[in-house]
Amino acid sequence: MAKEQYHHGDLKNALIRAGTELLAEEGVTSLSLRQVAARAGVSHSAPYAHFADKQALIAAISTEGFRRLYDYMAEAAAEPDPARALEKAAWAYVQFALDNRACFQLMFSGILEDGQYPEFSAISHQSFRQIEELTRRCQAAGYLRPGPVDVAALSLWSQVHGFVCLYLEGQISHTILNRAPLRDLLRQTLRQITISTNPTE
Amino acid sequence: MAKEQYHHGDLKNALIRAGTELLAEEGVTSLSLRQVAARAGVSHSAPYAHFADKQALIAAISTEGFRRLYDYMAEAAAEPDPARALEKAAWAYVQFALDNRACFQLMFSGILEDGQYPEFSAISHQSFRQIEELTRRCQAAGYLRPGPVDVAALSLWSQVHGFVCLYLEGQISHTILNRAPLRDLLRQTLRQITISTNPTE
DNA sequence: CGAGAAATCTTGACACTGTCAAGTATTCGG
DNA sequence: CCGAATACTTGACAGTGTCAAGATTTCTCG
Repeated sequence: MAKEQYHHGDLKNALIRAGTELLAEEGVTSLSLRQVAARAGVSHSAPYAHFADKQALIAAISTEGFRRLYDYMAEAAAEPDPARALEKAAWAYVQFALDNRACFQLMFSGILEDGQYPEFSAISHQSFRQIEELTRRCQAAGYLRPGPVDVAALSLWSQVHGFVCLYLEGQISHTILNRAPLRDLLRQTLRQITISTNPTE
Repeated sequence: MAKEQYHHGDLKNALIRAGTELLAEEGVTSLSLRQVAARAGVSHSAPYAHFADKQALIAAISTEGFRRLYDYMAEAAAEPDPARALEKAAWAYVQFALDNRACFQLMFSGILEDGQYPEFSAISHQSFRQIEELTRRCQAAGYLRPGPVDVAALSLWSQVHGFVCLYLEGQISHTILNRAPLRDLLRQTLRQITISTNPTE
């Protein structure tokens, strides 16, 4: 049996998908359980067979979002050159946030409790290990300062995460944004933290 | 006339205050217009005499939050030594976020439209100029790399903002958090971006 | 195979929410 | 002092999350 085969078939995942769509279309404030249920073609309290409450659905949507974010970055980090991989991965992070604005906001909106959703914690830790691995490579190549890899990775992540948060918030002044495309701005921002080995381009 | 003197006296500010309190006590999801009104001692639609809708109240609360954040940082930036001032200001930013978790989340939750709330934009720009000024001082003292001050300031802000966002989100692993107090971790994170002039302590 | 158990889904209800329309009380301008 | 503007109340409406009770389908296992 691939999945269940009850009335609907695979309602749980259908709800996650419907929720993700609705999130992208309507924004984070308009995400209601009842609309999600309606879009999946079931009655308004059918979701309670699969999710304890609305938060549990949100956790599932966020978890799925983290998985997609992981894939974005994994593809970027496949680049052999560490310096380029770092820059690509950072840009992938930003791109994910732009392509999935509402979902990204939800993932980092601080709604989820600590260890309440194991799958969420798992993919979240996995993502951090991904950043650490990239950091290790960059340190080895002399592209990042030496030091504890977890702190360096956190520093890097903070930088990129803060950057995209501020951008989504509209907090980056137009003066700056009009001067260069966002990717260049990200590059310049990263350059504050990296060691210029070969200042190409 | 200091303020209005109608039935209530100064309902507008009372609502902002009540909202801020409720936010701190109940969290960002439980903030309802009706509860705010009740706490201020008026009926459930009295707020509509002063705010167009719930978002307008949220904008006012966020604006007030930004003002408090500005004060936090202004006090820290009064420190004469640029390096110390930077470190103090960064810590002040983190402290504000910890002391006003829900308010901080609200301020940066991406709910507010672009130029829809002029006062919010004003204090927001003022805050950025504050960071720029600090950045200028640090660049002059050789504590930050030279370059366009707005980009350097953005980089700095991104770093600290991302750091505290990830912390509030519970995204910083316990392995790291258990090793040292948060302030030290912030310092180490900042050290990735600064130039160690005198590696005291 | 088939009956009881479990899972899935529907219907209906409840309290709560944001918002608006209509009405009432208070204060202000001339 | 009176009309008008402002501040506030009451009542209503649609929409929300959640739960209880019932109906329907699938699973379990004797």
